[in-house]
Amino acid sequence: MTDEKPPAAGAGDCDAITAPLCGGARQILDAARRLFAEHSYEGVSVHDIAAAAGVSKANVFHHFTSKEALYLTTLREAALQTAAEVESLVAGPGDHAGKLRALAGLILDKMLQDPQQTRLLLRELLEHGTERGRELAQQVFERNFQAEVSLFRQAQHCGAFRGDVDPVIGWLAMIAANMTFFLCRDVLRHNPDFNYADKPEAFLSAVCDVLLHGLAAPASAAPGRSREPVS
Amino acid sequence: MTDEKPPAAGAGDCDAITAPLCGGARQILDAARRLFAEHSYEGVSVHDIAAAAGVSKANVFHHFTSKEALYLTTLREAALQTAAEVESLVAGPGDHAGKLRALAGLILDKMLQDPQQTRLLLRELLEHGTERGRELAQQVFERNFQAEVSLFRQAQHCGAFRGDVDPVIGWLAMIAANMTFFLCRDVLRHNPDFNYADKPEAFLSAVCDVLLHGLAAPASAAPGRSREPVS
DNA sequence: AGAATCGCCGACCGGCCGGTCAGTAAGCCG
DNA sequence: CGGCTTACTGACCGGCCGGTCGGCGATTCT
Repeated sequence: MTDEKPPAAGAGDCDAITAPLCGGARQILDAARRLFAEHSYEGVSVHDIAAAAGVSKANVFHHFTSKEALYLTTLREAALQTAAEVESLVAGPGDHAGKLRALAGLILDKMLQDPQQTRLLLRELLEHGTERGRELAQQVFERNFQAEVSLFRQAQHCGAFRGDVDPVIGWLAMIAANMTFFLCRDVLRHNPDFNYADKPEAFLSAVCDVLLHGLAAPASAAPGRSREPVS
Repeated sequence: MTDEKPPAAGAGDCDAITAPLCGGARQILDAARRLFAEHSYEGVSVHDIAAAAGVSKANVFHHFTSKEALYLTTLREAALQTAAEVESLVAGPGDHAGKLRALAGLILDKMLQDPQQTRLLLRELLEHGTERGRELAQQVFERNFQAEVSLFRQAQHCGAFRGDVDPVIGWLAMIAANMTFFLCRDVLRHNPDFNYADKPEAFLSAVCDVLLHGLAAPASAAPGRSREPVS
């Protein structure tokens, strides 16, 4: 079912992303994206969006058929991404341990580069109260999954990764650490033991080390007092 | 600032959890908890809660000073948990690898055992749009953190875990996998490659194996075609 | 020059929101 | 028995919600 306005002759219809948007519609979308990302669909009113965009509420409805149509447009824009960079990385040269580090870095960079986009899509995935936007976010998630997990499969196939571990588990552990860093960063910032809130690279380096080599001490390590971790 | 009703002589005041709640208040709280967990604070009206509890809206306000007070009461109840089980596990006997598996299992069991409680608290941590309830959830998070990370520190101290890895990283990788399983389970259920949606034990077993031993193939493994993973 | 179109908006709509008021019935106490 | 307290509710409140209507000025087209 479509909520989009049937396009009038010459009039911009902004629900579907087709023609370049006129200035007003762009402002509205940018404001909507910012507010929906921060406060969720229910936490934002059209009045809020209009005020943030510097236009009237009626103008919002001039460009978009409904609040929900506006929201779905912000999600469609957020979902306009490809897995091309991941695919290039996977297909490129390099050892698999290095590729894993690069992949984890790429994913977290993208998340931190556009937190609004990340938040919009993650919220749709994690909040299962409604179906709204869920399909869009799920398409992105699945597209990324295929590209990302192929690295784990390739590494296993080449013998670089263990053959007795499901590549999907490796993928999930990697993506879980990234998501948790992104989502919990502000909470963890208050934790004096968590020194990585402003050091995503250090965080990923440490996580990838654990994912590759595990926590268990090598069997050859002498029992007894361990060395203190490097800080 | 407190929104709670000053307690009238003999009258139940349900905002603060003190005296046992009368039947009506209990029904309201149970309905509130279910609806807030599923739809968030903004996505639920007092009308919805009253209807689900089988009482009038005015009765909700008879027992609770405001919608927000009701919400905070559901969060306080959700936050009434201790880290005693984790502390017992950490202090008990057993090798650390086994303890890690047991800890991860305990955490995921508790999440799956009361998904509403989990969702209420996680939402407060992950959605940073408001401060409401954030402090309550953060207290729970930090209390659990201290208990959980102590296992990683203990394992490292005993030489069972590597000395060159920050125990907080190990902890985060473990908790991240648990959170992601809990939050993304329904999304991942649609993924034919993810065989664990209904097998949390198998999932955790595989994740703990990776956390302990890593993904990298042992150096002694013959290069070339890897064995297929056991399905 | 006049008509048509476009981008925009103030005023307004009905409905829902959180919350209050004034009241009822039942139970308890002196 | 009368007064008080408690648990509860229908009706109602002002404000905000999503959304519409009728109109304006500028621009474009014939």
